[in-house]
Amino acid sequence: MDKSFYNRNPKIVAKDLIGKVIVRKLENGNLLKARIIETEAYFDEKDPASWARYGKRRDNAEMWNEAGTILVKNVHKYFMLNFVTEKKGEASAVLIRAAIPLSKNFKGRCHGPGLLTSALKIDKIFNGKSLFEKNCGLKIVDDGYKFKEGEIKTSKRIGVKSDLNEELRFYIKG
DNA sequence: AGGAAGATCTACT
DNA sequence: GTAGATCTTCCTA
Repeated sequence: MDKSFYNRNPKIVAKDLIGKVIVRKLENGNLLKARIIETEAYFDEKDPASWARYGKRRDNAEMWNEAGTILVKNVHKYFMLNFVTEKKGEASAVLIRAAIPLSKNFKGRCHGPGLLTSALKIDKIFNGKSLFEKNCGLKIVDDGYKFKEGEIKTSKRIGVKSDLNEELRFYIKG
């Protein structure tokens, strides 16, 4: 998928990322693959649940970067994997919350944003890189798999104190 | 349900 | 330079 996929409203991107495959290439050449089954959309300063609400800081600055930028933010012990959406100068991103491991050699589950990055060996060094950089070790591909329309559910975002009056979480039932 | 985890920012000295 | 507040996931009751 090219930049135009990410250069849209994060709510649309979040929904369209469901079913896509994360491909993580390790330094030793091994591939770890996982199908995305849960995402959340985050907007700019006006979104009370978005990291952008603090204004630009060292750890969230990439939210204002161009579409397809990788944003890795750490929350205590864990890393959160996000993809920046919309054009440069507008803060928005999609948080990847869960995935189904597809590789046989996969160790660990991806049943939460912190666990997912741990299983895929994604850490802060990815922050600020672009999904379109060659050999960045991380990309998203569309393998043609489609969930049925009724399988994709929506809800309010998880772990959020003050949410917008909108359902910005997308996930696969069960 | 409650508790533990580390980086970052602010406000002080 | 340092002390304190803040932030959210994940694990174990």
